[in-house]
Amino acid sequence: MSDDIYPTMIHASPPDTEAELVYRCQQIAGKTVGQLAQQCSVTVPADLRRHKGWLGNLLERILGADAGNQAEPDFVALGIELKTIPLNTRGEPKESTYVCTVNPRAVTETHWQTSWLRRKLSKVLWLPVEADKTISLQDRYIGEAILWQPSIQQESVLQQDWEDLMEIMIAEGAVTARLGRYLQIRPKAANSRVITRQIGYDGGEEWHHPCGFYLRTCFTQQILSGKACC
DNA sequence: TGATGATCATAA
DNA sequence: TTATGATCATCA
Repeated sequence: MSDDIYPTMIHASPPDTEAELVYRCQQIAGKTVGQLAQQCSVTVPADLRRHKGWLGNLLERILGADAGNQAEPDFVALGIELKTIPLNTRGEPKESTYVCTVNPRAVTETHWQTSWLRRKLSKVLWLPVEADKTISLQDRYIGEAILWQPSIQQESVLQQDWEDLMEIMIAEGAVTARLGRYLQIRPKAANSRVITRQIGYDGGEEWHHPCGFYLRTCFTQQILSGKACC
């Protein structure tokens, strides 16, 4: 129960406007993780192996996002989702980015326009962070934040991917991470043994591994660079 | 090396 | 238990 790793108190001033949010990001851009941690009186963990969500949670608090795990955007009032994005040595996204959990119950009834995924991605504040293993965590620099909304083109591709994936989910009950142009579905659970069972209305049973939507690196890369690449 | 599949921590 | 936050580890 040590609280020297995780900040104990909620941030004082949640942003009221996008401008204020962006301003806050500018304040932390160029700083190191160590500096930010000190600012919050927390200790930087030696590595992220056992603290994968630490940095994300820390930044949420610093920027005034509502902490916790509500199924709402980070900045509820603004409808903005905050995401850190790990950068490799070349300044490119290092890994695919988790978006949200796949809700198997909504597969058959939800449309793209009302999908949770689309809501999550309707407005995202991307916060690039150095994530090279050779850099110690506390020395990693925070990049310049990007307040992003999908372009018409981007959204249409996402919609296409989403619909394809949903179709396969329905048809086969499972998908592979290989599917999808920008979007992919991958396992998302404590471990591979975690399965949830649902009993349908007709009494039939369904098992499945919890999965989540991820954005491929080539997609996040084009967001960061501001142009299409692939 | 990069991408896929697996895994870790916390809060409600 | 399931949502959130992501990164790790392995295989091709």
